[in-house]
Amino acid sequence: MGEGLRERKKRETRERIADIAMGLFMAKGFDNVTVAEVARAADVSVNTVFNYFSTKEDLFADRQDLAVDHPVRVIREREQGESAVGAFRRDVLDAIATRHWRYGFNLGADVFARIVDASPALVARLREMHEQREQALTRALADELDADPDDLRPRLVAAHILTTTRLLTHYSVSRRLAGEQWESIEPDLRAQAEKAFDLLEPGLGDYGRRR
Amino acid sequence: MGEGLRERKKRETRERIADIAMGLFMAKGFDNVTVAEVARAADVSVNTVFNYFSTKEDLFADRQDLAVDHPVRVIREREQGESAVGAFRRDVLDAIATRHWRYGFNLGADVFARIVDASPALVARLREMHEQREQALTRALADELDADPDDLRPRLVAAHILTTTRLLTHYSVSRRLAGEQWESIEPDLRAQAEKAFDLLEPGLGDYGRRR
DNA sequence: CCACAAAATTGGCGTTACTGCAATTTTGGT
DNA sequence: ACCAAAATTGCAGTAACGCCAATTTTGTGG
Repeated sequence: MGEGLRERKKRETRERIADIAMGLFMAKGFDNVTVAEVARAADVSVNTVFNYFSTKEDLFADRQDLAVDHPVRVIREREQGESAVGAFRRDVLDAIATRHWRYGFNLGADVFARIVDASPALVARLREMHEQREQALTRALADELDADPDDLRPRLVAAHILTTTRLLTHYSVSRRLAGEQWESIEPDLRAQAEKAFDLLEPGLGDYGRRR
Repeated sequence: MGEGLRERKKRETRERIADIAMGLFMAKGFDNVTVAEVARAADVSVNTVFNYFSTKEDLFADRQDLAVDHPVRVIREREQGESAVGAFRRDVLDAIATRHWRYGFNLGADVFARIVDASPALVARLREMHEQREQALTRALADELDADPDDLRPRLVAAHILTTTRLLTHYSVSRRLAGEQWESIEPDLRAQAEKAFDLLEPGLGDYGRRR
């Protein structure tokens, strides 16, 4: 019974609306598309759109939201003897090597970036997602090391690490937006990543080391 | 002729509107006050309110915005032989000692915090201000050390420092919201501040040291 | 295959932030 | 007292949402 017919159709409708919306956003920019327009294009009522997505921004985010949990996984699945900073250094370098999208190192990331940059509402959404990641990672760190709730270190470590990944993403995306090819960005990006984590290592290097 | 009569009346009107708005926000919460309500209370038209403040959030921010430039001043006015991290450590500890509002260590900061926390729009505004501070501080650091624009370090240093101050503010405010007295918070806050900057010191300790 | 209850979709109406513009009032200086 | 500029206002409109009742669609038990 894995997925009833009803659930499947709901999922399909949801995806259809999101896809059509994304198409319009890419063509005209987020702020130049009204929800009514999306509804018309998807052949549903405005109310139905809001049934599936509680805000217009959710129409854009949808998939992106998956990435919120990723930092938590990186911590949970870190290797023996690996510190928190070390785990992220490895994960980021791996993402660069494989051009994985989880930090925006994939092809086509600049397309999304352009849309987001042009819309204050989406920029705000991005910041919100960053904070959610921070809180999730903070909890994960505090759990693993059962720190008492008064300890600021988990928060600080989480925030510093995510700041680092955020700025590395920004670095790569902005060179992308300037028209550069990935091949010319990659070596610099790799070097910047190493340097960025080197800044944290001496202070936070032992935090969360798994024995 | 320092300030014409016209300018003065404009400033007075602006302040009157902001004051009345703040009063309503404190009494009913940001989201439960409409701009029309503010306009009525201030005995002006809605359009006039929007003449002075381009968004409803600006009605609340107004003064708060002053604090955006503060980190830049801390860097510019740092002492001989003092690093960027060192300057902020000193500034934060000083703010704690004098209960200055610049990091939210003043009396009554919890009143504002309560209003902000209850309103998603204001929380978003706060995040935006944080990013403005980050960009301003990044520029100040890059200027002073004439780093080439491809260097991520000014960005990283600025972000890490402001992350630290942001979390220290959050620490103090949340204990405040839990009903604690400043006297019982202060010693812990001081200790947390030292520990927080100690995390950064080994990695960033020499950055921006003034000779 | 058919009726029926649950779920999905819709229409309609209301609220609120915010914009643009044209009309009107206020104001500082001559 | 008059005039041009500036401030204020009214009016009409747009778009994102919320609420609710009416209606259509759909899976399922008889």
